[in-house]
Amino acid sequence: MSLRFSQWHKLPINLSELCINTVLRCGQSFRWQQLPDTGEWRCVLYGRLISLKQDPSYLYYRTALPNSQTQTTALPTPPASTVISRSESESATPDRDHADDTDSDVLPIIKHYFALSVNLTELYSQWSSADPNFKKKAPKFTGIRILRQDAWETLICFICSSNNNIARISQMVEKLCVNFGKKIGTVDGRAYHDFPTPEALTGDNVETRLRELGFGYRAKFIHQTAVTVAKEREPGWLYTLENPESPAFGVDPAPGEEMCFQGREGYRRAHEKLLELQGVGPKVADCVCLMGLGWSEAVPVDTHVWQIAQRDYKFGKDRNKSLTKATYDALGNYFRQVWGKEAGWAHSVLFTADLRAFSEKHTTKVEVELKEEKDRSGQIKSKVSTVTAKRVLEEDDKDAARETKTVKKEESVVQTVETRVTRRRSSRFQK
DNA sequence: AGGCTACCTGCACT
DNA sequence: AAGTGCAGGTAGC
Repeated sequence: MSLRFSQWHKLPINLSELCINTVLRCGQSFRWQQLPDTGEWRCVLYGRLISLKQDPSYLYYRTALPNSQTQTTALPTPPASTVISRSESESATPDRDHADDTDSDVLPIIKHYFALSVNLTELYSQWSSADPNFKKKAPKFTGIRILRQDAWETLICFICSSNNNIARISQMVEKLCVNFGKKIGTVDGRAYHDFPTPEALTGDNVETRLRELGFGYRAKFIHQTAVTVAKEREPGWLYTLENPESPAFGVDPAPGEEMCFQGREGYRRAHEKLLELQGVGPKVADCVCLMGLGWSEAVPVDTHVWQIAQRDYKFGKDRNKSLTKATYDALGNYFRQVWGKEAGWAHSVLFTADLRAFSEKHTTKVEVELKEEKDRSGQIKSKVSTVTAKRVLEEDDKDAARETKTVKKEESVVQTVETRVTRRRSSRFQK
């Protein structure tokens, strides 16, 4: 089905409250694609193709609708299994007899997905007053919030993430959608698919197909987890693990429990239950708790966070020099004591600040030196420029020697005197 | 309990 | 230009 976009709508929001250019590529979701020229982001959420862009004052959004007036779209269906947690009479799906309705009902999806009811600026100031390191690092990384994603999608995406890099995770998730997800429609000849249901990944040949698609040993985990969720658990089981205060899209929030430094009871139960799934260890379970189940206190500890803990929080200096299960738990408890109920949100800010693609210390300052060679008549015979790249070190290391390296010679044209390029860009960020 | 190793693949870097 | 190490871990000893 051919789709066309509605006109842009806008929502007033400050970049300190939300920065989509950071949030959509810091490794929370692996599905958003940025268009090369316009900087526009696109993704299918709950069966709806959504397009976003942002300036300092507004978040702009639009959705794709059927091209033909006579065609009617299917209702946006929340994950089938969430329906069980509410009665049919209180379905949150709005009436969609008119095109205007199909257009406007995207706003609730966006507000839910970005958890816009949470005041991020307030949280940043709380974390800053409680933690000097956060106060130091955070100002360069504002507007980073935790996305409220679908639990099933989050689970599978983070099973893919193990021992893997963001670029390849994104490739794999795209393959999942294209090969096993429902096709939503095409825009400008490009097809868009939704994320596959658990049932779609339970087939006997799924593991083989996934291996052929390059999933490696994760193929087995994905298939096995799909079988477990779809056939060996009650319908909607995954969604019973959600934080009632932050439920799936379309479900009304309910009061929750009190927080303690080990995390709320519901969080600990969810974490424990997720560990029963194949390919889910403590880190993946925490990612699902945080981003897919609404447990804001979950702190996923990966290699980055472990390094941050050692470097900035004096962890691992004494006994626990390796990341054992005991150390893992101790770290989560420690960060929850420092940052409080939204520890996972705070962790995400520091994690992003440490990601190669965002980190200052891995960017390179390019300096261009131009030499002209002229012949006897004064005509320019050739231009030779030397481009030197200086790795910009962190502010702490300003006095340290700068690493200088010649990267390119004999440029015919000099375009900029100072350009910032990212070292070792992953393919995802190119173009 | 802590400490190994194997596991798939692609790509940046040497 | 071929070779190596690593990327937001997990399972199984």
